[in-house]
Amino acid sequence: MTVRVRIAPSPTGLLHVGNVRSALFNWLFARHHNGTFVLRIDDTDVERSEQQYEDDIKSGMTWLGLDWDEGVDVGGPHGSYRQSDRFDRYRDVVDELIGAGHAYYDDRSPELLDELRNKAQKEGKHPNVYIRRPDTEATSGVVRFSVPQDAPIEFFDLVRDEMRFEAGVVDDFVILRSNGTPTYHLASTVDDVDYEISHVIRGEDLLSSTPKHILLTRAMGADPATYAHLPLLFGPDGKKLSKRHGDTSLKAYRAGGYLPEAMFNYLSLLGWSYDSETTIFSVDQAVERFDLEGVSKNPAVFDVDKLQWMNGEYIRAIPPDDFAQRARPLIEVELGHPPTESEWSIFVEMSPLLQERVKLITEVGEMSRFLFVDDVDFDEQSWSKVMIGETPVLALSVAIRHLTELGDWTVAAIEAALRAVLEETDLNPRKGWQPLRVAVTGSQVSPPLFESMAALGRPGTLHRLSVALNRLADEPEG
RNA sequence: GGCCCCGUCGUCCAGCGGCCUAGGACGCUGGCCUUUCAAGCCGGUAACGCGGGUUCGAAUCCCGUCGGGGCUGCCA
Repeated sequence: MTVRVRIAPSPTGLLHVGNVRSALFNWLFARHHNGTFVLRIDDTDVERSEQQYEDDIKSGMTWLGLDWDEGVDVGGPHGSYRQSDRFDRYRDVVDELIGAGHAYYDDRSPELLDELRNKAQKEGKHPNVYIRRPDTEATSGVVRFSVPQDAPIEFFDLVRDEMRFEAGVVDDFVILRSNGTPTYHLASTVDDVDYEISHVIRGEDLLSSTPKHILLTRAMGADPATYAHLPLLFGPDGKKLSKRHGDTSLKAYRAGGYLPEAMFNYLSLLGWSYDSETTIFSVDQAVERFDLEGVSKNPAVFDVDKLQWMNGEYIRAIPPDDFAQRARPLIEVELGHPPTESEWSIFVEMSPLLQERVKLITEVGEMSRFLFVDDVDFDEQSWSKVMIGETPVLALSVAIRHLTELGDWTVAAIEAALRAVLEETDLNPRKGWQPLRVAVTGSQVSPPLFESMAALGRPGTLHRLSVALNRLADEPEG
């Protein structure tokens, strides 16, 4: 079996995770069967198509690792993979269809068509039963495909098995707009035929359009592809995933600190499973096992919590050096300039501790902020919760003394000194150390204290401890 | 309204007639570990929409019903 599949997003908006999931399944199917994965740009809607969105599509696909064998930029044996370059070809097909009696011009007014639809609806019939070839021949307007009314349309869907649409339920749909541009149905079908697409794998929202595509294909004298309709992605409210559910563009997740590996893994689990036990698996493993037989029929809710958990898993699995490198841009943003050698070595020292704690790579910036400022901004909630009573002053001053006298400034030495503070003050770790944590990192939630102090260095640490002590002294009440 | 699809824990997925007193994961939750937070480890919570069949036996097959969704455009 020669597998040729495609994804044909339209550049009318940012690449949507729903489309990405379809792209992913197509890609997995192609790779599993050693087939060809095609990226086509469906820009038949000239009004709304924009170059920036095409760029977003390509960079998103590349980021996720969905490389295409044929298509825009990489080319291929079928000429242009941008539909706006192929309007002449679509025109030719339209002319042939008209010539063969499969299509006709229709210049009826929108009002009249509305009337016909309403009439059908009132009679409880298919909404478009009356939208058929009129008796009087037109020579301008839109071109409609003339749907044969005598036979049901049947096809086998790889996900949904036998599909059957009764005769008469498909309207004479528009294939060429009055401005001469092709509609989606036409362009997509012509391309699938011309590019010899073997399997059309797409969202279930196109399931009821499939009869149109099959009819068109046959009218062109070609054999229809094998179809597979994927379950839709829902938002938490059980409706088709859309902007009102928050971020739906791949770009937003990319910018939000998600790793492509995690996104890939998570998306592949929406409607498919590796086996009954495994949740985390590699791209290669997915390719090896993927098959459309195993695709679920039910819609899937896009669960950001699970994605985030998975992202954390992937972050922790990165080799420590790689993690630091991947976090480097965030540090640069945090600093406002490329890190100096000493700033970088401070970060690299702390990096493994941060790696364990973040779920999103973007959290690294905020979490390491305290390492790079002269004076920390105290998180007021932490301050007011921890710096109460007499003990913080005691803990801070005793700690300052012990740390000042300390010989080596190492994690182990710092720990010993701080344990001595507890001994001397008779405070428990919570009482004795949390004030130090707030003083040094600005927050009661932070990376481990000894390591933070070690990375910060003695002068920085002592400075912060005294700043906090001074602030306590200035406060009328503890 | 019409056509089409779908219906297992809150969510994603396993289950394709007996292995199911329904399994894994996220979430939620109890505990352990512990310098906070994470991470990790151990435990718990929670589902076959409903009603009929078929069968010795149904989450698995059939019918109905209810529920959800998609489409119904000169958008894709």
